[in-house]
Amino acid sequence: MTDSLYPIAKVAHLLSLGQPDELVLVRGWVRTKRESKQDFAFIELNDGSCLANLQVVVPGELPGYATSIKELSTGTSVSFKGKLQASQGKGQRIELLASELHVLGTADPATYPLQKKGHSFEFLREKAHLRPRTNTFGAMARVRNAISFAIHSFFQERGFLYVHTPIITGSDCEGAGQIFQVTTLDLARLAASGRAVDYSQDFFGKPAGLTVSGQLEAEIFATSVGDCYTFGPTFRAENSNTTRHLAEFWMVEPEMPFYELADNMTLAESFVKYIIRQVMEKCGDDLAFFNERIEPKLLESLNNIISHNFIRLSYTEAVEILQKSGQSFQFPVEWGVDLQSEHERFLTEQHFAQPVILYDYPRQIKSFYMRANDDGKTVRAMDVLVPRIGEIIGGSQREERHDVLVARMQECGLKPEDYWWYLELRKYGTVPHSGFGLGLERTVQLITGMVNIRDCIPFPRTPKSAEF
RNA sequence: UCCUCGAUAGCUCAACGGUAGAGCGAGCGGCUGUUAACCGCUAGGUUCUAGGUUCGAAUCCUAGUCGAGGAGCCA
Repeated sequence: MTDSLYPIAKVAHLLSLGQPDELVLVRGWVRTKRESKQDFAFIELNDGSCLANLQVVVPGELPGYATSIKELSTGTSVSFKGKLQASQGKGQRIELLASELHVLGTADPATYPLQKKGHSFEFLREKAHLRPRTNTFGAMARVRNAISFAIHSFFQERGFLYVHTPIITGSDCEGAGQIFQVTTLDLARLAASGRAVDYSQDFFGKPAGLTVSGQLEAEIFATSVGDCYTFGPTFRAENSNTTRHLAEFWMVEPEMPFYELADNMTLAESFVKYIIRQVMEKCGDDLAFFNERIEPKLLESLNNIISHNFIRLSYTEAVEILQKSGQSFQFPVEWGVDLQSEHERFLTEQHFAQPVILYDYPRQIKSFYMRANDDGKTVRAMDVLVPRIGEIIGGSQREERHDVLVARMQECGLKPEDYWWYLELRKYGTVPHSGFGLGLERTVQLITGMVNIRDCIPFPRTPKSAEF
């Protein structure tokens, strides 16, 4: 059906730049059809290149009109040749007057699951193979793409190296949550035999699992080739059933030598703002859609984020604010306990109504690798909290002093010999360094206003759910 | 994992322990440069599963499965 007279065009291109009398070939899927029995029909054609549809006018005199128009129900794939013309109707600048149509694949309206009208997100999660054909999930896919691109360009513009850290990692070395085990052992036979598992017989000769973080490996490169970042899938086998946790998610983890905590916070703030600005620039229509249909204050809150400095607040100051707030919290606040969701929400949504960076947390509630402060009580950790989502970034300055790190590991019940290579980074040419992790899906949540993180990734993996 | 709520037509939901309905979607017809089009008619049900109570269960009880919201874990 290709034809040099009719150049192939994307709907996004035609809607923004198409001119009357241009001949084009467009291909996509029918969203809706409005029929005028004798005369002609309007087809709303979507090809995913943008949120909007191209209105195609199919005249009644087209050969085979009666049969082919009947097939053009919602979900049908079709290609049209025709001529652009200024639209007589309201709602679109330009439309296509079809001169030829080919139905590529029909979609039986009696069984096609997607209707013209909206569906609940719960229903659409069961149709993950078709939901990208809806406005919301098409928009989500484009925004997610723009965020991913912005992540790379932010770091590439600053000379960071993109480092690929392993997906499969050896043993229980990371301590950041439950790991998914990776094995080639025949579990059914093992269970039947009643024998103990002998990991020396396993593929790697020892227990292995899916990564929960690329941080430790990123530190290897930060302390050799300089500023770097990882960006890839991450796995947590926690039995988490919330709107902001996934068993498989994507995480960005920059790691920078010579950065102290304040530098880390500055980078994190620039990073979040950069991503939002990029998406606003590239996906304006999609964000307008989310603002209209999903979260009415979305654009207002995104503008608020990019136009103010993030509040920087020590954990100790935060505790004081919460204690003096007069709020009745379900969980009382006292120095030394981790802050609850309700506390974080109070700070970001009510007290400041802005993103907040909390830092210098009590050492007993944070990880072994975070650098100890001189007060003996706190470590140089920082969390970036945003309204509605909560923690979007968690990071720290890393402990670079060999003896302090060893002592801290022992205090946390970890065996230093398991981390021999991590410790050698401190033994040979150690430097102060810092880094953080940003959850991609939570960023999608923040920027789209989508309530549930399961709707911010194409194929969500959660407990009891991995159909697609 | 804990707490709470839910599961009925393709979808979203009603139905006091007593004949399972509506709106939307779909099919058919009408009307119309329409645009979440509109108007009329028609079809469509193992009420999540397994037990139990009862003359009688969508409805009450028990267990389970799945889903949602909140909490924890965190990105």
